[in-house]
Amino acid sequence: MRLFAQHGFAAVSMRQIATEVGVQAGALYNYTPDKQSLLFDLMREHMDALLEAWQTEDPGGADARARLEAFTRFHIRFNTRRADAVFVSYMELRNLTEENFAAVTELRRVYETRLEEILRAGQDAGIFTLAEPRITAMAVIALLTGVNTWYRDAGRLNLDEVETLYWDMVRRLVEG
Amino acid sequence: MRLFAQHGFAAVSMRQIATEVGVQAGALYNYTPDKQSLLFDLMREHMDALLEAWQTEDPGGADARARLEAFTRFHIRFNTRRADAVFVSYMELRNLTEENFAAVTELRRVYETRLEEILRAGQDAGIFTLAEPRITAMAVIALLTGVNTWYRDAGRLNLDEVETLYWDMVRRLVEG
DNA sequence: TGAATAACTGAACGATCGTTCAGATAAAAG
DNA sequence: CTTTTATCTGAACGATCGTTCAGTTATTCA
Repeated sequence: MRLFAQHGFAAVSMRQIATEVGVQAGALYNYTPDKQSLLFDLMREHMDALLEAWQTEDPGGADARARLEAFTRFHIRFNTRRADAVFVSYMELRNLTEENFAAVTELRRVYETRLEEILRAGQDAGIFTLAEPRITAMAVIALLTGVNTWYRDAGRLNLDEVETLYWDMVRRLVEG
Repeated sequence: MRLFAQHGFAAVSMRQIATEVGVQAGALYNYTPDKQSLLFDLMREHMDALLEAWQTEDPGGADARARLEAFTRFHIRFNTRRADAVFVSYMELRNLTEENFAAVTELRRVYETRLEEILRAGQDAGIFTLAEPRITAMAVIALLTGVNTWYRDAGRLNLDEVETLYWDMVRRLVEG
């Protein structure tokens, strides 16, 4: 995943990957039928981990506002810790076969829907005001994922401070 | 640019590019010293066009709120019309040499600063409330660029409607 | 310990890569 | 029309690509 993130899928050879894990290139084929499947498996595992982690953290019973804050903090924390996987899972979609692409895209859609449902719940409860919940969900995810472009562990702000800043932005965005 | 966006820089051969423009691969070297420079030129031209287009559209004298709305609408319109260039200019940064990377990154920084200055002006005028103008600027750009992941010309909403939806989100985000 | 299985090596396959360049062809200049 | 310049072709270069596989080495199991 790190090599794919650093150089791009097509630019990384099976020999480079093999060197990285201390074997010859041929040995990799005991673990993957081909390079494409290797990419797909990495991406699917990342998306599965994302959905499962959120399932665990989602305070389902709570009010929409608390759930949205939980989502905001979760998304930032999860994605900054897995920057390589996030980058690859977005950028290398084009290198997947049609059906593999569809599978990963579907998982992404499910994740967006998790957020959308929180937004709709908040709207029904009268605490959020949203013209287009689906679009707002995608906008919020884009906003939050953007942290990855600048956040560094050694930076001025720690992760908790960043989460708080972004939660403030998300809150304004949905409360109007 | 289209080929790089569709398949990735490393996955596109000089022969493919040559075929696309109706010559043999060797002829390309009358126009670029190598493949890397070709990528860099495409990216720099895109960033130059972005900065120049905003310079033209920025209603500099107006109040911060009007300028921010103009920025929001401009960014969405410009970037959706150049989706390939936007994608490549973000994703293929890793395939640039160190100095070419620095050059493109600097142009991106300048663009972010254009927005940051609007935000600071609004804060000084007492119409925006922002804890971290720089981070807000990057967050807004990420939010707006996210339109590219889902917007299609043939979709339910036309570009003007999308702009209006996003301007509403941006406005809430900065006005608190 | 010995047999069975799993894992890995090292070489090889045809294909394709970016790039170069001598020679052919087209366009511009005088 | 002739010369000069710009542009392009087509072949070639060494390098590297993903993948296969017979043979070797390591591990597991009885």
